[in-house]
Amino acid sequence: MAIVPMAKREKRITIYDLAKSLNIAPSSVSKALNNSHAISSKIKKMVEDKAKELNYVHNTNAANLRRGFTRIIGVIVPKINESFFANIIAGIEKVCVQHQHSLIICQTEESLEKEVNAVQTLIRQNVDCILISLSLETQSTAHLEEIKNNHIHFIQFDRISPAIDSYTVVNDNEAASYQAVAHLAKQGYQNIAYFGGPAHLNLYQERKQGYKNALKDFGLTFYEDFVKDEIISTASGKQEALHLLQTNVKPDAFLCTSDYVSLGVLEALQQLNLSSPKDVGIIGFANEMFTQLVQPSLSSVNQFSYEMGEQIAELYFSEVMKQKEHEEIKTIKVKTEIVQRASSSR
Amino acid sequence: MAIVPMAKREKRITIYDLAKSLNIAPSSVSKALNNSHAISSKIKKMVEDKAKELNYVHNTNAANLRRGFTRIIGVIVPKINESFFANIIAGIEKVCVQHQHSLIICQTEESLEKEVNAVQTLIRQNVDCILISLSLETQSTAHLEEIKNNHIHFIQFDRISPAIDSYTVVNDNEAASYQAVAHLAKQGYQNIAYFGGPAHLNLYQERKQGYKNALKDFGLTFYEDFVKDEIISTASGKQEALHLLQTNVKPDAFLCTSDYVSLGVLEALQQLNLSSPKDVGIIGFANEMFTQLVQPSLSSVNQFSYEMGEQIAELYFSEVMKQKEHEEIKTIKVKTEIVQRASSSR
DNA sequence: AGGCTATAGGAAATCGATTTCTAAAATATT
DNA sequence: AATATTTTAGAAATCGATTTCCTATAGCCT
Repeated sequence: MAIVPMAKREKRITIYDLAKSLNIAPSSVSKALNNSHAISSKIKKMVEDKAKELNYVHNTNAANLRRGFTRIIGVIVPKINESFFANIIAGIEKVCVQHQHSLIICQTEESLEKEVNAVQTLIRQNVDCILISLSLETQSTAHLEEIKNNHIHFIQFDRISPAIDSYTVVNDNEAASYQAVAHLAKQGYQNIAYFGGPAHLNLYQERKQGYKNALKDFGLTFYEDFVKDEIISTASGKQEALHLLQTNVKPDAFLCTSDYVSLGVLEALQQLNLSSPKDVGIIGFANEMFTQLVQPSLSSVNQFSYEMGEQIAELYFSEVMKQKEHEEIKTIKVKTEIVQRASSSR
Repeated sequence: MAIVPMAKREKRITIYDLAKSLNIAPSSVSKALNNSHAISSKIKKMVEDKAKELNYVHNTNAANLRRGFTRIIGVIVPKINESFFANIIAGIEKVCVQHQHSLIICQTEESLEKEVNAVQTLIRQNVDCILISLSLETQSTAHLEEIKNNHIHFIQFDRISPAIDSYTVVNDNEAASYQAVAHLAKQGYQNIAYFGGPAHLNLYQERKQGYKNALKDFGLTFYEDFVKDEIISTASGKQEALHLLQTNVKPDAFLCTSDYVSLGVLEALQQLNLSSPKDVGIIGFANEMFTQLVQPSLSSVNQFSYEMGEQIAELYFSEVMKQKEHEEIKTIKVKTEIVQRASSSR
């Protein structure tokens, strides 16, 4: 799409205008507005009054150029309107406002190409830091290296690539998954299936590992056929559940790495006239709003997404921004919590 | 909170570096990179190759300062993580990317103070346009006037103030509300209550008006007591429904201006051992995901939020940006649709 | 009083692009 | 072949702040 040129806006009052009308130097105006100790309070007052009078507005662009940083943070997520990410963004925003920073948001719609473009845009915008959760497609990391090459801080969260060294904020996915299976086991389920996402993502590897570990620890059989790696939608969850529930050795419980998948499993049960929790246990991930509203209500792993957003931003302000030399690069694990509801309680 | 100073980033390659290493003028480099017709394709190629070789990155900040506009659009919403707004933002983002624009997002958390600050920040950031949906608290519009004073375009959407002249994008709330009541009436409900939001917001005035008009047109009685203006949460919906359903003249249906309120009404019914749709009809607004998942499923007015986002952005690019002189200021009405589900079907 | 330090304010360079104006070179015209 | 025209490239100003360096004055000390 062509970029339409824009007309220049009408001129605003600048520090030069203030300087002239007060008969002082522009540099003094700048210092006064920045509350520099090298300016008397008399002049500060003069400048502030005049600034108000003439409706002066600070031009962040000019300041950014001169200073070399922007107090803008770029966020890249797969989908802005998935509640998990929307909550994270909301949490990030809250903390950023406290620190007088602004937020540029990009969504990749799970496309690597859009992710690469988003990174490019943010680098060009001179953001101070990029917070990113990778798209499902992303397997290469050249664009992430670019962030480093341009000396921009960055933090990966949730869907991260271990191939690149960076601060990260994630749930303890392995533990969460382990606990979910443990919970199912304690409720007496024996044949537990795992419906996960693409195995090239760390996130899903860990959840699968937690699942496997728990099976072993609780003496449950591991069926290769019960493990599926590309189930990330309601539709695919339903389809795969329908399939598995009509084989000889059937699962009696499902660990789904998304509540939407849980929903699909539930639909499958209804279609097969099975009931949850009696015949089949279900537990999902994310603790979406709807999990407590469906019949039966769906158990889920609460990932504390809003808090995760806050922690991501706080990590930036408390550590990353300060560029501590030789500081070791941190991984923050955000707590999770099994929310036990009807679908896994028998 | 104190603003911590930041270290300046390491220097990047600039057009001056490219110019020097090619033995041409910086201005020529700029023109080459901007594909100006005043530069030969030979030099363009040279410059592009060298730019790639040296990993040149365009500094948007410098360009913005010089050009006087930024290709950045500011969005202000009450809550980023309410699905209605999250969808709108996602729609806006999609269209903005097509037009090579970036998005700065601010949330007000329904606070006027935060809204005013957000506007200030965006003006200082030199955004080309501000897209805003007002907080519940907002009754004054001085900050919106500021946007105009600084010659920044702006578009109000959903929650707008008619007190200030601007482009607007809204649902046809009156019609939507009218149709919802009409639908309830056709299903045989006679005593329809209205649960709306603060009456100082246009949005809710219109929905109330549509409700009243429909009552009249369908020959239904208007009960002053059935009209409530401060019901915007599940809790308040439940509470008020409990109250009304235990009076002498009870409503047999509820028009709620939010699905969350519908949910509260549903809870009230369960508590009172009433059932929907048999005893009481319910219809809400926004067509939230969960409305199709609860039992009984909840009827709702689909507001096409994602499409609304797209239309807002498209309005900007097709009309507002071009600053057509004496163009009349437009209001776009986004279609709505009654989604009939169990809660209103008897 | 003389000299020294601290302080306040100003001059000028700077950030990195864009853009206007000018001039040289290439091409076209008669 | 001489002149007119068009192209192409460069010089320099500009956007609006910040920041460094410098100077003049006020305040301090013995």
